[in-house]
Amino acid sequence: MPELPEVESQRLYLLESVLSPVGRTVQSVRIVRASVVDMATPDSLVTALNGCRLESVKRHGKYLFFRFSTQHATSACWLVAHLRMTGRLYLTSGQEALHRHTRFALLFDSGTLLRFDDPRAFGRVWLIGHPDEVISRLGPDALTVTQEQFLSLLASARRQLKPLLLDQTFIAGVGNIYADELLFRAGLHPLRNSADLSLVERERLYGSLRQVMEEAVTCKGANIDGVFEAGCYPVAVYGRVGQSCRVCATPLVKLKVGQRGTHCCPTCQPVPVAGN
DNA sequence: CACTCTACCTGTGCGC
DNA sequence: TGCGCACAGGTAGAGT
Repeated sequence: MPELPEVESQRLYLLESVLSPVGRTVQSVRIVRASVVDMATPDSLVTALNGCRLESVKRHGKYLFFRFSTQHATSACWLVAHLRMTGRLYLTSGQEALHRHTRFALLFDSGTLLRFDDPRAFGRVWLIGHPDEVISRLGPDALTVTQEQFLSLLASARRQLKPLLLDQTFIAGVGNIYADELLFRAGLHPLRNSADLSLVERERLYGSLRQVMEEAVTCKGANIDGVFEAGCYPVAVYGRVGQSCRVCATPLVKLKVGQRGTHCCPTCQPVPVAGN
């Protein structure tokens, strides 16, 4: 499931591929499944993008923002994409057929086809006037948040750490895999309450967040069996229930926190006790 | 405000 | 072999 590192990896792929559509003009728009276009009138997306030039691709948290210039060149419109759990972007030659799970595609004048594939069809695309319309509802990006920002946000929260990290209005980009990974790195139990952390623990949480995000981006994402095979980030706890902790060899456990599968080491991440 | 639950989807992997 | 079913997870929205 794409989280910040995987989404960033997709963004760099779009920019750096020899088939990169940046600077190219949209020749045609294919909406294969109307429900992936999160707009009242999906066809209006076709009308809006046809003939527009792709200027850049930005990211905030797990959201991708494609800046398109209009024919008039006086204004721009932005295509937002969220990959949710199983969405993925591919660049191919326009000659190639669509994939079974292609939900949406843009054909550029260079012959490049940008495909939005998504087996589960949870992913969405839609048009906005400016990225701030989306970003204003999100917390700071997990890759670039400063310690000052993070500690300030943490000071006004009073919640279990796992759901807090997954809350995109708190911090943008952390999903279920990296939440478990960074809590393990920080040596903090997912059920600990943010309000009960010492200053040292708060700083350790921030350091772990930044470390895990940067390492995972460098690795182009995680390497989870059959889930996201593209990257090489070696997970320490996610999906390793029953296997031994790489630090202390204790068997890792899996629990449910806020309806979400949560993996941790019972030794490295002590269970919170009353008054702690 | 913190939390819980549900809906949205479909591929996977299990038990029988 | 094949069926049924629980499960996985990001987000929005409703309910406690």
